[in-house]
Amino acid sequence: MMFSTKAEYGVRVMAHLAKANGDGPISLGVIADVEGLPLAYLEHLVQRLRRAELVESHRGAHGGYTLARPAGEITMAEVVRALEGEIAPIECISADPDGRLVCAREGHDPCPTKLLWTRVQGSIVRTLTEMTLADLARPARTRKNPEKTAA
Amino acid sequence: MMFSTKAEYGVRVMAHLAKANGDGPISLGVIADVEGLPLAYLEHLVQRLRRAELVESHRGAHGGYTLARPAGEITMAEVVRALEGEIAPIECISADPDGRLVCAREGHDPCPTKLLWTRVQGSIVRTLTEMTLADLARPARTRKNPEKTAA
DNA sequence: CCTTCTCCGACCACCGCGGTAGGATTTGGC
DNA sequence: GCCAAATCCTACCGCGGTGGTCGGAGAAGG
Repeated sequence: MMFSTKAEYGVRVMAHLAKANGDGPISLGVIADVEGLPLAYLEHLVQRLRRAELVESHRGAHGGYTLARPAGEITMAEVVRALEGEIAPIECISADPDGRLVCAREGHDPCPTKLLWTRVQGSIVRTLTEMTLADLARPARTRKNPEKTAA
Repeated sequence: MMFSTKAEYGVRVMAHLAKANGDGPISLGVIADVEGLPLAYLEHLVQRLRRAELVESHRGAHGGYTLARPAGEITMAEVVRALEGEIAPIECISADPDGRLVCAREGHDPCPTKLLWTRVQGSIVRTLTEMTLADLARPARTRKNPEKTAA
């Protein structure tokens, strides 16, 4: 397992919010109920999403959470990063501010395994960035509609 | 971090063996020494590689390990799988014997997040399968000796 | 027969994960 | 103004995996 339930649950919460976008704030209670997830635990996860400014909270009665931006403008890479931290396949591969990938074990000679892990990292980030919340929120609409599918 | 040091160290060991292919068996002791990794820990990892029939062991004095197959025929997906177990981004996504991806939480309605995780899994497995050990073993040896390696 | 090396199982400290608990605070509705 | 509903915050906890270590039992070479 590469991602913990933080990512799993958090993505579900985001998908839930995306589906109900425009219906006003949704409380974590109903999400926990519908999705069958522990409320107290979700509270922790959603804090990460809030600090990353992916959701907005509305306190008090009839409060809850809404997406901070349109679903189509929130990439899954942002969501996963907010929940799990920096996306890196292994410890020694990290990205500097410019996005260049560096290998902590490198130095004497070029790390032969760096190529592998940077490619893996790249492919994960790419697929995560190519998808937005809107892609998850499309209802189970029968795709017998032969219209364009974004490509 | 998505992969543990099992994958990191194990891949290094495999890369080391691939580079020295044909020089006879290499003991874990020298690998641990050269790579700066704990020998006793490597012993555990290499057992996984042996059980997966990726390396062959030669016991006794002057023994050690060799690749079980040519480096070009060992995909990194096999190596990582042997070390870390089945490659799945999250718990609820697993592959049945036919390679179809299934979501454990599915049932009532189609899991909206399944699409995400299956794509992530696919991209990881794809990049891991496209690379072989030979790709790690043949990096430019242009270290201090730029004129060597004529061919 | 002694050294070298693989093999195997037991053991261990630490830490993140998944989850719980309890309360403080803010807000809407009456 | 009060209560209920909700977020918010901090602390705690059991468990299992990670990342080792140790000690020894085999196997092969010189």
